[in-house]
Amino acid sequence: MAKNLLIVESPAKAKTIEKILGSDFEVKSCYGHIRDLEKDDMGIDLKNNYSPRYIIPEDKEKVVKELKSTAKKSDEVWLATDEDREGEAISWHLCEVLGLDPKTTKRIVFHEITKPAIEAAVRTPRLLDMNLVNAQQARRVLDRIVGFELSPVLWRKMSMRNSLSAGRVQSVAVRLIAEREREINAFKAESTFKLEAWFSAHDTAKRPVTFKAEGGKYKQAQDAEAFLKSCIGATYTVKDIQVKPTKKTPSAPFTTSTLQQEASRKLGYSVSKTMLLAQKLYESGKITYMRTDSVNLSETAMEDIKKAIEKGYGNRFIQVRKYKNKNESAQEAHEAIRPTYMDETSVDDSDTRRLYELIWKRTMASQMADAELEKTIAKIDISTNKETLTAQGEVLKFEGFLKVYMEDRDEEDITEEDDAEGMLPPLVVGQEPAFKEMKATERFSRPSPRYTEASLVKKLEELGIGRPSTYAPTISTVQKRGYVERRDKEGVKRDYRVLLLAKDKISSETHQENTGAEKAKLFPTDLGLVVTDFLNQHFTEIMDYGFTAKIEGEFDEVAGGQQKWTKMIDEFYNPFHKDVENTLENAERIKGERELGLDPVSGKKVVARMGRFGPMVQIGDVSDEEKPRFAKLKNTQSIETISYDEAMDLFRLPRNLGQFEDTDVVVNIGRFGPYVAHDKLFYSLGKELDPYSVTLEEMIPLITEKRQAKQERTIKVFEKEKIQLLRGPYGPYIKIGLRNFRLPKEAQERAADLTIEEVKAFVEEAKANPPKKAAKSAPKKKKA
DNA sequence: CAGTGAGCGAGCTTCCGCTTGACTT
Repeated sequence: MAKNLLIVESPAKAKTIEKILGSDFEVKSCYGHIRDLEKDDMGIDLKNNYSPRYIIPEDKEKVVKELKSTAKKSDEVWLATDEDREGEAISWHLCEVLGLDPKTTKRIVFHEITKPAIEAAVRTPRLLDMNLVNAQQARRVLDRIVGFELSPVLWRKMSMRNSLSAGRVQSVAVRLIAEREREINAFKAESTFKLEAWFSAHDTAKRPVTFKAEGGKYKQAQDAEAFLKSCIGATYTVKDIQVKPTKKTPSAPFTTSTLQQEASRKLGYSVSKTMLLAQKLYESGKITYMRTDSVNLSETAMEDIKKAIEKGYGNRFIQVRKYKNKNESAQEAHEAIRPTYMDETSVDDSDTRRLYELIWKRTMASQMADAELEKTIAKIDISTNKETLTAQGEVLKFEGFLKVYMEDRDEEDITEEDDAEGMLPPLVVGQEPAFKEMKATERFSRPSPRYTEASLVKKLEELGIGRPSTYAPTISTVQKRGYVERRDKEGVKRDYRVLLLAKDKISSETHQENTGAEKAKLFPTDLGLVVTDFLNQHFTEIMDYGFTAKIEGEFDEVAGGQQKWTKMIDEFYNPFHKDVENTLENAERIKGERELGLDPVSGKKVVARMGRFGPMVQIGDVSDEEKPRFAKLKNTQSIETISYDEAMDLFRLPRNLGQFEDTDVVVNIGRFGPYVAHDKLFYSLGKELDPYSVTLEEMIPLITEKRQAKQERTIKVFEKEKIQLLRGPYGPYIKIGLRNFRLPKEAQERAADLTIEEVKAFVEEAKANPPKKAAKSAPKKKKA
């Protein structure tokens, strides 16, 4: 047994550090936080200075037990959790749980897992910083209060059956998406006519080439046409040529958020997929820690990268760079994300290869020379008027970092000018290039694009909201709660005009383009919109984009010892809690109601609103004598944008198509999409069939086909006991009502011959040994 | 699997941030 026990947060780190420190140290991991606030009564004693009640969560009991026994056998325990607020708190919890004295226990920190860094840390231990620990307690307590007081307000004021939630981070994330959606809905596209002319000249090899020059923009078609007219019969002369050297600089190495963004743009990965793959690479020792906000590279890594660049591309491509974090909220407990060894240019595993190579290239590029370009701008005079045309070209003089890597841009950061850069033939002043044609093309302005998962992470990071370890979970939470959906949107066709001047004649054409199409974007649901409105109205401070930044400033004061954490929380809690009570008492239930018009048949009001089961349209009122009519909104529709006609269309279901085999065939949309009901059985309508227009003739083959498929799935039915033996994707299984039970392997082969007694025994057996997952989520006992 | 839609009120839900497994109805 080693005489020293050193505790870190991550087990992969523990392994590496143990190798570095040798036999004097046993290095163990505590797997992150080992204690958390109890859930009953918020786990906070509000009347007693916000005193927190901590417990060891069930899934941490094993780790804690092991740490306790190892600590007991060791002479000395060293705390080496991450150097940030959370890490300091973890160390303090370790003291509390392992019975260590915070006034004497050695606390060490390092920002990189390298031999010199760790050895230096061990030489200079310090003590626990209780101010920093208290800043973390303030953060934890505030988040618990906000989450556990706000969520129940939603339960009371919303008539939805699912478990709603609100919190400092998630509610603001939803707000961003809701506001972007409304911005897009309110957007009015404006069109301008953009002028472009094409000329021919000769390149250096005397081959004819075509190049493009741009002119001005015109708001009105007639102005553009007038300009084209004025150019009839003109000659064009190169008046001025400017050649400017420019350069491009590489981006900093990856942090969690920039990795998520680039993997989304270049590889199309969701943030959770990126994190899953990165975790695999980290655990197999291929990359450094993947949850980081630091762009820093260790000295040893810089040396390694330099060598790799020299070997691969030569000295000229090296440019050593130190990157600084732009983000004030960064806590920089780790390095940037980089390969552990640069001479491994790829990995064997096909799952993780593309992500690894992305990280490798970005890391290389970050220490490489600027790319050098030459930009040429030629001005071309028109003999018949005073306007000039501009031709631009760009030539790469020295590749530099572009040899390995170029960062992609988000849709919203791309400007029109960016795609204008191509090659220009050599031109001289006074030259008269041959005119081919000139076009004025109608172009429409575009609204901001909807967020992708990754661009939302970028925005949250800019606002200082959330941490590298929570970006992916936050995005899945807002989707799980039904506030946000990730989906595609089909574009709509739009006409645009093109005016053409060629061979001294002007002609006009109309073309079509697709606009507004989006892929894998985040859309707010009606639920997300109404909840956001409600929170905005009653809890303005929490929903403010600057709220996190503001309280971070106060946490910093606590960490600096200028303020007591309980006082800070008290100042927050008193007004906040008043708002909660006031809202519970006075706020109306959340309905999100919107009036659409009157029903021509009954003359009653048609409204769109939130119901118990989601967004719907309603004709009439519950207080009317006659019951109101209801219809569910389609997935793509929204309370805010649905038109009167679209709403009335929804009442065309259910449709009775007529009879087949003497029973009605009825089409409707249910919980699982469009279906047809016939003879007490239900069949899903495929995507290609529209419930509003299908005919009886189209339905009959579907019914007979599905009926047969259902029969083939059935192995045996015990009519009396209402037990079925069915063939599923995982093999035969037992079905009783809505519940499924597994069949033991040996019984699966002879499923058709099983007796009712045998089946009943298997059901009992399955009930007695439920799958482990079910056992884990079993209801916990509650105190009386 | 394929209904429902108000309000009452059992007894449930819920936060953010640290970390990995165990898990395949």
